[in-house]
Amino acid sequence: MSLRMAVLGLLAGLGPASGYDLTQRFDASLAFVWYAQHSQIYPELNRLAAEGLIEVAQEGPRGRKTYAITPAGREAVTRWLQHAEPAPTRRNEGALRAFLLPLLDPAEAVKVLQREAAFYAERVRELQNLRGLADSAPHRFGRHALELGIRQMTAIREWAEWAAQDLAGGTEEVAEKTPESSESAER
Amino acid sequence: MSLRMAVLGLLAGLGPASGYDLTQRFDASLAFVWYAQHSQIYPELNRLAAEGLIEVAQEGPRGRKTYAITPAGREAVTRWLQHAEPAPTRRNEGALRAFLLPLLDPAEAVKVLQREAAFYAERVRELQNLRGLADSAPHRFGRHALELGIRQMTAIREWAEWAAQDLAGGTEEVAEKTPESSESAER
DNA sequence: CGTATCATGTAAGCCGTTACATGATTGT
DNA sequence: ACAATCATGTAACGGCTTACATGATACG
Repeated sequence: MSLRMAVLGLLAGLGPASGYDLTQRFDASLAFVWYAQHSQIYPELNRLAAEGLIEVAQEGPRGRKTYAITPAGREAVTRWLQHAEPAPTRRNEGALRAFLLPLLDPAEAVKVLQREAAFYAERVRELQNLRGLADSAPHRFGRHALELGIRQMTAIREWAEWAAQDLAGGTEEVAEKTPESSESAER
Repeated sequence: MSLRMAVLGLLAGLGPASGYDLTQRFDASLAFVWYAQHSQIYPELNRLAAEGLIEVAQEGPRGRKTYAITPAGREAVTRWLQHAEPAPTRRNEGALRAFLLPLLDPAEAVKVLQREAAFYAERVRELQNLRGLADSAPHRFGRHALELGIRQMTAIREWAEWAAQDLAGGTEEVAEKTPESSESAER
């Protein structure tokens, strides 16, 4: 369902496009939101056209077919936006690792969490950069999504920092085997 | 990969269990983290046993087989925890809707966002409740994951509120800012 | 004796990934 | 002429969902 909506949405928001163009739009605008390859996009375009939600607006060189959204397609996407009920993801690899983290020695877990925090700090920086340049058309289109991404990744970063401190604090109170572990748990 | 790690992790952290038990553990402990049905779990158990990462520890009535993790299995899961690199989800239906939201009239979009905010506020309340009762063994095991869930859902709730105001505020006001870090998951 | 729960599986079908495959046009 | 890029597909395979299927035991 979501792939179709992503395709319809890109056609509705940014205008007619070929499968090739859409592949690039997915990559440029939707990369962190709904990832898709051309091998998924082309068949989906054919299905959407067969169902009348999009139509071939132009044919160009090299067999290029430019698709445009139809009124039916536009209605499908707006209805979906209004009526789809929010559902938190039920599969989250990061959260799974968080859940299983107590299986590691605290010192090891802290290291993992620090790497995680650093990773997400970097991601947040990247997205904030994008926000700076956000006056180009495709970015303006995704302004709210960008903001959501920043907030979600910031939340993960903060969690990782909290959890690392939580674990480090826990180890200090317990008798320690190695003198280095207090060092690695600092911060 | 993650399904196996979830199974191995549950066996490592909460002790030996049958497929039936594991189905319930997934449901009770891992519901918001890594969802799985028995139809996925049983075949995975057979594969894991074939590879020597788990073994049948006991056979009971009704064909019940209790599995225990092996040293090889324990190593596999701890190695995964240490070496898996963090990767933000590349498919997020909520973020996709956020991205496409400008396709709606602002008034409609605001309604959607308010429903979203209410939904996540409720979810956060549920999880905070769990945190209150969190001294039972399975919950203690997932304490960090619970905290992560609360923070992530709070971030979404706050985003939805921000976006709703942003849209309601309309075209004249341009200045808005994102809090660098919100005191979302306070205890 | 019947119902709920325990307990384990299989099958069809969809969605997504990776790799394979082909050819046209543009630019150097 | 050659490479890069434009452009569209198909196929094999794996993971997940839903539904089908079966039978044993406990308990009231």
